Amino acid sequence: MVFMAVDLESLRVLSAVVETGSFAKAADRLHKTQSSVSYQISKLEQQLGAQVFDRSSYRAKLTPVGLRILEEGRRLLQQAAYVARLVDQFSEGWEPKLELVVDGMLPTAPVLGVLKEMTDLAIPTRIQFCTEFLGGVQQRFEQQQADLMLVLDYQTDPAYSAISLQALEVVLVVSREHPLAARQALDTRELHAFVELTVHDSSYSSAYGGLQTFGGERVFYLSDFRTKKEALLQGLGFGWMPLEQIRHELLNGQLQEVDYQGGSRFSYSPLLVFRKNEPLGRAGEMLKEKLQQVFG
Amino acid sequence: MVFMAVDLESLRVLSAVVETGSFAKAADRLHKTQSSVSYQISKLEQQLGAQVFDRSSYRAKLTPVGLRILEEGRRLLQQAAYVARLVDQFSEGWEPKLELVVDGMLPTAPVLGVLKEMTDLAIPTRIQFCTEFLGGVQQRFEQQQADLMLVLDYQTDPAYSAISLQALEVVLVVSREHPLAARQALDTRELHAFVELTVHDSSYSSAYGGLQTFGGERVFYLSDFRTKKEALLQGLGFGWMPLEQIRHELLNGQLQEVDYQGGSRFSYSPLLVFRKNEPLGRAGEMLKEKLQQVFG
DNA sequence: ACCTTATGATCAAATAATTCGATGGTGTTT
DNA sequence: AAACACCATCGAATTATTTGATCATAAGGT
Repeated sequence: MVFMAVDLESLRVLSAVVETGSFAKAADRLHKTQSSVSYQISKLEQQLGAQVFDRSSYRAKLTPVGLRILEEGRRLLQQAAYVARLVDQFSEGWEPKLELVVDGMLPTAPVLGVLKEMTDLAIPTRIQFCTEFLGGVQQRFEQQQADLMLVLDYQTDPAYSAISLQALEVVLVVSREHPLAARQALDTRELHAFVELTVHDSSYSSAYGGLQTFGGERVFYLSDFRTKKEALLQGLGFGWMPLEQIRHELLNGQLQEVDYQGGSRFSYSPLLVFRKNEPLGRAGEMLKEKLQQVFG
Repeated sequence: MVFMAVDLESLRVLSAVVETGSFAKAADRLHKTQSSVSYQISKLEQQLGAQVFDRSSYRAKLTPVGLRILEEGRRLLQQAAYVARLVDQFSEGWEPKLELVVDGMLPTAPVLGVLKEMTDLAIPTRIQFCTEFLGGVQQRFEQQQADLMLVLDYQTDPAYSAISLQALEVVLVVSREHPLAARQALDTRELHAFVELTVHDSSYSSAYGGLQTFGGERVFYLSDFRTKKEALLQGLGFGWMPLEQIRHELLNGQLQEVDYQGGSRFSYSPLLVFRKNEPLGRAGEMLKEKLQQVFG
């Protein structure tokens, strides 16, 4: 009467008994003897602490509890079969996991679209995806041994290969209500007087070139570009934004390009980076292809 | 090296090893010896046909495949624990299944509301629900050994108990565009000239009293009251409808009550019927209570 | 370096779990 | 009534699992 864990073998036997309709036929199908089937069933009943078959009449008949156990048991067996099947698929080139790190500056919609395509294919690979910013991307890539990163810039490493994708334009903007909107031919020193908005880069080494903070007195760190855009719209300060994400606001005038002498636009070619030594599995290759297609 | 089914014990061991961090500690926790743990792990690896741990370095480290197997294995173990737990709950009075058959003439929203309340409670009982019409309700109740039926009328059986609920009104209606809309003090013979709309009753014995077909020349059978209502609105014919389902259309005049001499309204008390001899389980009692509350 | 401790593999022996084969009782079919 | 199918049960045979001991290797501390 003690609580014992069920085991799959007895559930397998139960299922066979119900399918074939009798203990003896089940034994036959499972290449066992009838007494062995009897044994497994009574073991199951002991483990569960409940009758599974009603033996009062001639043929053993499933009890209501038994019926329910059968249903749940079959679910369990299916899951177990899935686990076993997984390994075969891994040996056929599908990798157990695939991790992708993407710079949040890139438009996420196409990435998500690609990921949806992949998951719709019911690939055995567990795909994980996260976004970081600037140096944070590479940091995460290295720290958690991700397989691919889609990044604007990275510290080159001979162990990595990179594929260059279509350029992404970045613009220095402010709200039209902001004092800077009216100013012209600004230099860096002038910008220092205002609040700069930037997305928090979780990497320690902020030693990245390119669109950098201007190093003014007040720099506000936001968590992502969506928040940053809102802050910009509210006129909190100025900052760089991917053109794609503010095209609409530039057109309707809510946001304005800052007339900065150092250049208010930059182009970045996103890079699709992966490790040279550890070749990607089938899912990784597929993802790489699809990303190139979408961003290429 | 043959394909073998996984078994839960080795997955349990795998999980313990990962949780404790070493074979020996896992052995300790599981009250086994370290060599036994070794055995189970290597058995698992054989069953799967893949390495689960990487033994090349000092401490055994999960391989990527192993990690994935662990994740899936834990899901499996949880499911198994659930199956074991089910039986305990059944022995505490929860029944394995509960089936309810409802007459489609009754408003389904309150029934569904009650069912949602019950499923939200995460009751172990599997609840099934279906709707039929008139005699079909009882037929299904008997045929598939349902536990409860909510019906307008039934052939009394000493083995059943019934609780009477709040009355439901049924009205004989037509579209305002229909010729019958203008006629007054109609008798049965006059009605025979028009198309009668009725919901198909799947029971063979149509020997039910009350709102019956009028036995005219053309009787159209619809599959349910929603369809019937649409047919009525289109002016296809006349027919009985539960007041609740056409209250709105009567008010705005789209549908009109037929001035029938035999009476254009009937009241039915829905009955909540269950078997006397087989007492309901906890879920059944709960459902009965809730239905009484909602329909009482 | 040296000693100590922890990790995990492996082996033969012991133990436990499962299967087999045979037997028997009971209900069905013909 | 005879033949058959269903299932329980028992001891023996067979497998699976655990144990306890021993070994090689790596980590940690002095």
